[in-house]
Amino acid sequence: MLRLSTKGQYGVRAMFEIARGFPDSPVTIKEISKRQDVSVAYLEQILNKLRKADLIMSRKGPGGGYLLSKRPEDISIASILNELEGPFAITSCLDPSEGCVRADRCITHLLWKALGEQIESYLNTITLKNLIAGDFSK
Amino acid sequence: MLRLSTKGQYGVRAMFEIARGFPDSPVTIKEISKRQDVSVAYLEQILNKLRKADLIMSRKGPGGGYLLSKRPEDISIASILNELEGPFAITSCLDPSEGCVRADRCITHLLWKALGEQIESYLNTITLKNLIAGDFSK
DNA sequence: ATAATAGCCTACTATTTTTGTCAAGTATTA
DNA sequence: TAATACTTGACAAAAATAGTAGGCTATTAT
Repeated sequence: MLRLSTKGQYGVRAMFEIARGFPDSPVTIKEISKRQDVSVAYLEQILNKLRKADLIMSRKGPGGGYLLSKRPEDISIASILNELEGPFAITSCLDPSEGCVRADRCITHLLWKALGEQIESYLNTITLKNLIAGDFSK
Repeated sequence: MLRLSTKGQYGVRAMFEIARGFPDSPVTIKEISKRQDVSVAYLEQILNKLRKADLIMSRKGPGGGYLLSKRPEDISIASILNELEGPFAITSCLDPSEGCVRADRCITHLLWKALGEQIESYLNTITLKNLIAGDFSK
């Protein structure tokens, strides 16, 4: 159905919350949970992936929380979704980890490839900063 | 994961086969099944939807099969997928049949809307004729 | 030190969606 | 009238999604 998973959606919304604390006020999961209405346990999974991808850093203990690893203008929506949704492969045969046996014979192969690239390049141009500013006309 | 379902994929490939018979040589499900390696029973479901959407016509009995309802250059990939995958709503809250209660508060709402429109407009520019010609550079 | 805070990690499960199959039709033509 | 071909609706296995639960580790303030 060409749908984004909730993980991808929540992930972007969580990053928006973390960006509020940029550059040096850690934002707790609890706070994100409250503001974005997503359970703490589920957010843990999501933020863990984003941390491993080095999009955010964490600080433990009292006063701790999450911080952006880079400036909001250097974090694209594509980079967030790439961690949470996997590569922009519109069909499974385009997933690098799977491979396609009939690419040469398949009339649609290049079409889906082009579509995936279209989507990725669009989301690459949009950063957290753009998102905050509501600036994504093109 | 932002994946196209097999229905959408098979549907486009089936339309490609039916286009081979344009303008007046009906193509049977059996033939499509053989050439595209998809079961007859599954194709029945798919072609049924496309017929109801008036993208193809059917002729029963011996010598029958499916025919395009319009010229290949007048059938876009978007129109095919729209029937098989539903509207280009990247999130469920953007699905016209569901609706969104937090659109105003939601920072990401417009982003997903813009992305959906981006995808749809791209696939609207690509027709069956383009697909056959392998012509979808932009 | 130690208690409280806050993130870390793994396993598990219910639900939904996807991906089909199957069976019993109806319509058309040679 | 027999063979061909599409039509329709119900059903089911498998995969993906959307979470929950519970115990663990690290840090800070007192």
